[in-house]
Parts: sequence; C-alpha cells; structure tokens
Amino acid sequence: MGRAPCCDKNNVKKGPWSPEEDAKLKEFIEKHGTGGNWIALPQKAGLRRCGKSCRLRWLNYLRPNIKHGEFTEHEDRVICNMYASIGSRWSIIASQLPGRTDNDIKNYWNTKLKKKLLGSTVTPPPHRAPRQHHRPLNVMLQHTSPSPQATYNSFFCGPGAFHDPISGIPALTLPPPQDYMLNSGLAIPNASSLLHGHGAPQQQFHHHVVKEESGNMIVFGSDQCRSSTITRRSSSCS
DNA sequence: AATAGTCTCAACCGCCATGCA
DNA sequence: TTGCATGGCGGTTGAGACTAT
Repeated sequence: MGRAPCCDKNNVKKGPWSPEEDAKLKEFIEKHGTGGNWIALPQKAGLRRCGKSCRLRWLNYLRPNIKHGEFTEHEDRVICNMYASIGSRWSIIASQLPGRTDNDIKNYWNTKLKKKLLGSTVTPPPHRAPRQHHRPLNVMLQHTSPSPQATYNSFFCGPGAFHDPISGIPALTLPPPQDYMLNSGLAIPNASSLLHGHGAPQQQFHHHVVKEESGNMIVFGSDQCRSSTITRRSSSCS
C-alpha cells in the first residue's frame, strides 16, 4: 500500500498561480489565518489547489515582508558562511536573512552563488547524505560520512576544490584536526541558538567555522586541510 | 529573423518528523 | 504504543526568458 496523497490530485490545479488565486489565498489568510491546517485551507478559501501548494505560495510569495530581487553582499556572505558551516539547511539559513525564503536562497545558491564559488573547473560536490532533518545539528554533523561535513570537505577541500581564480590559491582551506567552538560572530551570529532551537544539548560545535580576519575568510574545522586565506576581493563570497 | 543553447526561478515531489487520537 | 494526518524540508523539474550563433 502506498502513501496516501495529501490531496485529490485529479481535482487539483497545478502550475503557476493566477493573480486571482493569489488574491483569494491572501485575502483568506489575512482574514482567517491558516487555521493550523493547510490541507483544509484551499477548500475553505475556494481554491482548487493542494494544501501544500497553498502553503508554499504563501510562504514564498504572498506572505508580507518578502524580499525579492538582488541579494546584497552581506547576504551573500551569510549564505556562504552558513553553507560552509551547516550545509544545505536552507530553512535555517533563511531564518538568518529576514525577508528571504528558503526557496529563494536555495535557487540563488544553485544558480549563482555556487557557480561564483566553484568557477568552471570543479566537479560538483557529491550528493548529500540521506536527509536527517529535524535532527540536532550536532548529531548530524558528527554523523558518519558522507555527512554534510564530509560533503563540505570534498566540496571545498578535496581534489579539485575551488581556487581563487585570480591568485590560484585554495579559496577555502582548513587547519589540522581540532575542535573549535562556534565562536565566530560573523559566521553565524546566533548559531548556538539554532542548535538549541533544534533541541541539541550544549556541546562543542564540531564543524567548520568561517572566520573573517582583515578581509580574509578562513574556514576552520576540517580533518584534512590546512589553513590559508583568500582575499575578500577575489572571494566569490563578496 | 530563426534556432539552439543556457539560465532562472516558481512550483512540484517525496521523504521524514511531529502531533494527536 | 501504534498508526495516521499533516507540516516542513530539501531536491528536482520544467516553462519561460534570455543570450549566442
């Protein structure tokens, strides 16, 4: 027996949302809220849409204070740093960028930022480990390879790791094995609260820490790479 | 101007966690 | 304790826009 569908797919409209549908959804939620039940919402709102689709549309597009368009340099840096630290946890990254959605950030990373970082000579990183979301970060990060950490290592530090296109030096390299506290105010201003938010006990954060020192960006915490720096100018994270 | 190739991003898919009966 | 319904998430897709030839 397969998994029950979340909605009657035959009676549900797919594809791009029309302005009328947008208006209906927005008006309904502004009047009544979501009612804590997205599955029932489309029927109540008179929409022939899947509840998940409504949720996504609201969160990614209709919700107030959504920011669209160009990412700022600061946002770029936050995304780079957090990706280096926690991997593709887009919702967590999005929580650090008010007005940005996880979908937005994910798209931005996949289409622009990643290319900026990797240049054209590097093979893409291996696939993530099977997803372990909703798990405490510290557990995830200490998990067996390929973990986000391993993924990150091979991504940024392994053979073919990306280099500064101008100087040719490794763009992100790492010091010898050592535990570091997640203490970079720049990297993840409230990473510890993120950990707590995921129910993790207070422990040292055994993972990469991205630090900025006088214009250089350094990532700490690998078990195979040495430290060095890159210039901000040549860093694609700028 | 036409066509092919590439890029962007909204939306969908399916998995997993959580809450509740 | 178990099973189901729902929420939330990350990965992927595909249509339309854009660019190159």
